[in-house]
Amino acid sequence: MNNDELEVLVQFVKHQKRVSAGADINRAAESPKYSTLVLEGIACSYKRLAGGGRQIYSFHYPGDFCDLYRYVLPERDKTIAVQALSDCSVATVDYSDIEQLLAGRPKLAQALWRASVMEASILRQRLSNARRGSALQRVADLLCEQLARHEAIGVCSRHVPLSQVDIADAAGLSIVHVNRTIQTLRNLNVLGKTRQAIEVIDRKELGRIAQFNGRYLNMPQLVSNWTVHMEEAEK
Amino acid sequence: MNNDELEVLVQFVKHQKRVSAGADINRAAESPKYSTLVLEGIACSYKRLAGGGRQIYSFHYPGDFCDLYRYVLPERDKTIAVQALSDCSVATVDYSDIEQLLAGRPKLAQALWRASVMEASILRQRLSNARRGSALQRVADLLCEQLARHEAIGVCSRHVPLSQVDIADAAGLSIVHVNRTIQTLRNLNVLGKTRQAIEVIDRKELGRIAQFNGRYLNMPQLVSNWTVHMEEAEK
DNA sequence: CGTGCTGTTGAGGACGATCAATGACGGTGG
DNA sequence: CCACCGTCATTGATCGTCCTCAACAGCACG
Repeated sequence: MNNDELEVLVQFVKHQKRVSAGADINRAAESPKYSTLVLEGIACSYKRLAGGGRQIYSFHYPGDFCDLYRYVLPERDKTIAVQALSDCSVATVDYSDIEQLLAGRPKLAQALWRASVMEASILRQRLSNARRGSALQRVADLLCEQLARHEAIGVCSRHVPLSQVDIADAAGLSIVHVNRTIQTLRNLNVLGKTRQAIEVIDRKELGRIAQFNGRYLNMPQLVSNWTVHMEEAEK
Repeated sequence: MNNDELEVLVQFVKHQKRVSAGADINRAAESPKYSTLVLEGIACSYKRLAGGGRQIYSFHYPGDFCDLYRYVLPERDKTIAVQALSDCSVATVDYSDIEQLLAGRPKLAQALWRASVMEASILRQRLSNARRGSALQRVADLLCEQLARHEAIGVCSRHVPLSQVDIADAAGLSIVHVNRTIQTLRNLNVLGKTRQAIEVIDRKELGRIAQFNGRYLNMPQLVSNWTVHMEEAEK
């Protein structure tokens, strides 16, 4: 996707708004006529489970559409909602505008398609871990993914701004066990020892533990990267 | 996707061939210049694990492209391969042809996009089951998915033509435990007692056990259904 | 100063992995 | 036709990982 395509998209962004951490960006039952784009912060797609638990499916970073599947699938899965994990700033694009845009721009259409395929890639990876991997691997992999996606949008922080609860809900582990796993990682000098917030110290080792192969994530060129353009356009 | 779009696609199908059960349709390292379409039989996307194990990600039924992600992603994940689970008949479509086709046909492009989103949907569902949920739920859900997909292509058999090994590799369970789980299902009179092959007797109960909500699978109108047209076109 | 959320720690128990061995079946070659 | 082999299905026993319940500490919030 080149900048020309981008600029076009930017013109159709509407209704920018802020959402504070923990609040829902999309409720499960809603069927809005627009898609939502994350501009700032981190959001997640999740589903409420029978017991009240939360299953996190995917994370949405700045530059990601977080509910494009609703646009594509005629009968949406109405049980999936989107929640802000940190304070977020989001914008919306009307379906009708998307439709018009895609009509004459095969490259833009393919870019969005690609984003969906990437999401599937990440899901495959997570599924792979859900199975064979130990809790250590799963948590490590999750952290690697977060770092990779941070870098993809130009932020090279060693901080992972997720709570242990978030990690547990995404990895499919109990909070207690996530906590113990993180302590193990701390004892291995892979994570920092600060209680609040997770800080990655030895990233190489983290990748080794996770058997993380970032190749399935080749996002820098793909999904994100237009955030900057977005932000500029709004000023 | 309407029939007009279909007919166009059919014209570009090349190199039909047969693959016998257990053989690879795509090897992991290959980077072919075409995409493969399943015409008959059941295939799966899988990855070889360190210990020699096999992790099955998704199943491909007649009418599915099984490696379209290779076309969309510039840097493919070269560790995923496709294998025939039963005797299959497959055809290929060259990338160059796909490109030409999509250029002027936004609806066709969207149909393929939709297929990717659906695959992500299925992966989400499987992920959901991966760690939450007992082995009983996981196996039951897997069987429900197979039945649903069979129906999606017009086959209403109560037969699931997968071996227990296949189920184990897809559900992320050991073969031994899958076997015991299936026996439990048999004792609940949900599955037939024949040793060879799996026969679903009480489908309602199976769905209840799996807490299966087929709504995430709305494929009848989407992915498949063009198989019949394909077959006719080849004669 | 309570209330709530996140993080931490302990103990017990269940589920499923692993190892090992056997039976049933189909195919292949002698 | 039968012996041999490989794959799939089955069963038993042991063991480890991770869940559950329960309680408490730190911190931010009103």
